[in-house]
Amino acid sequence: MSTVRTRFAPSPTGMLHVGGARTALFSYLEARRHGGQFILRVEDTDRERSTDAAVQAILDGMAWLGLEHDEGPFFQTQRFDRYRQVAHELLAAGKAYHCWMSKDELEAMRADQEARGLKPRYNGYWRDRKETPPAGVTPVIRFKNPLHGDVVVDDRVRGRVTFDNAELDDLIIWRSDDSPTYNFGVVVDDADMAITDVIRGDDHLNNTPRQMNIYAALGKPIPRFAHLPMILGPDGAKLSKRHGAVNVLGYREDGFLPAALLNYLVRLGWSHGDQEIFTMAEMIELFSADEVNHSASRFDVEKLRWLNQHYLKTLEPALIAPELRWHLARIGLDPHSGPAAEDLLIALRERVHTLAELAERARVWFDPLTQYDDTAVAKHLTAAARVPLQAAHTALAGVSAWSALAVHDALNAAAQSLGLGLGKVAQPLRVAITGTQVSPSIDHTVYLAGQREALKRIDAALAKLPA
RNA sequence: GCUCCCUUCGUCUAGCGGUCAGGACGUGGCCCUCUCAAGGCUAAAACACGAGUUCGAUUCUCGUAGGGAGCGCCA
Repeated sequence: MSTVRTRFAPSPTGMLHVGGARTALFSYLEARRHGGQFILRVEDTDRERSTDAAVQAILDGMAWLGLEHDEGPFFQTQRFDRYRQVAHELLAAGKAYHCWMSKDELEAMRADQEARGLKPRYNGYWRDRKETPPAGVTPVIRFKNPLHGDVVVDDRVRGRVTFDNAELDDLIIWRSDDSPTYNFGVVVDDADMAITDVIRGDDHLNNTPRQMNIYAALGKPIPRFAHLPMILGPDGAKLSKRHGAVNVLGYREDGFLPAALLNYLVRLGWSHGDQEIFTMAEMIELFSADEVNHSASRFDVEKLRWLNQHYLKTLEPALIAPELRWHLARIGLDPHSGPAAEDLLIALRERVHTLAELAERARVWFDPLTQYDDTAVAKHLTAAARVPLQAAHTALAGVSAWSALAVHDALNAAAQSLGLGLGKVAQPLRVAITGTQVSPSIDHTVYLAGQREALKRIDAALAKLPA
């Protein structure tokens, strides 16, 4: 069997959204699983709506996710000569024809058809007509779709879907502005690039019979198709900005890890028994387009958040640290002036779901402590806190090699010698260090402050105590 | 309107004629505990509806209802 070749072919009219990302992921996995190639192609034939910024956004999104392509990116705008050549071959072979019907005429015809409850479509007026073309109209080129018979799509996810050629019309393959249309461009590209598996959103299922007819006219082998169900918003409506981030890079800004987003996406419409957690290696080994579900699924941020925390907790801190620094810098903290990103990760990863939250919670160890929570102070910075705080100060001042473990030992010893539970020492100390009642375990909370700053904050707290 | 597609807990899903309909997220409870979490245990929670096939349907067939997509000189 020839090698598997898949492609991801977004049109650069916006950002890389989660639906596109999943399509890309599935295509990527299918190629990797078979040791084949994954190709990136930018479908920018719509010169009106395509932008360079969108191209860059898609490239950046793919790079962030780590979905590396083996070939490309190819740009359709750079292949116009090829499309033109193929269109003219079709013309010469009598498999396509010029159509001089104006846009206005077309529109009037469609309006009339709709008024009569019919499916709006081209009536084939110029298909076999030999009359003199009207002056002042630049013709388009239409494909001669077969008039009769069925087209059967053997879809890898949908199964066997049959279309009646009588339902199809002669689609335009070449515009009057001298550019190719989508349905024509994809076929030429997929054929030229020897794509074996077309994996795309199911909004393309209805285009498939037309495309198959073009393959046939071209004498090219027809690839296998897999049409993926779409991803909806939490409310079941089409995913939009209203639902939060739709742009993949927006998830980065919200503090998600690529591993989490990828893992979440792979489980949308696909599963492997009861398994929820998949490494990239496992996805590649286990994924198959043949096992994809038929129905649309909703995007559930809560589950994504759970997965993200899972990866925060299990991935090597050193691996995540660079991404955390990116977030720290993003909220105005200098990643190199405060605690190490790795230490912050260890102390906070069980308490947050995203790196954005983590960075925000890390703020207390970067900025000077000026804000104290009133309730926390009232409850814990009482006269009774004097002795424990002083003991903590003494114990911490005596630590020679500053580490979370050393802090832990020092504090426990101090509490024990006072005959107090650790809570009696930890809570006042927690308020002293953070100004609040909530923080990571007391040893990490103190450790992250650094020895000098910790002692300084205890002194400040001691000064606030009632006499 | 026409064509095509879809339908299991709130959500993601397992199931492939006989199951107490399983797991996960979320939610409630309990345990653990220096706060908050994390973790462990536990509870509630689903086969859209109606026929048919069958000894037996969540599972197969057909309808109904409800959702979605397409019908562009957009992709």
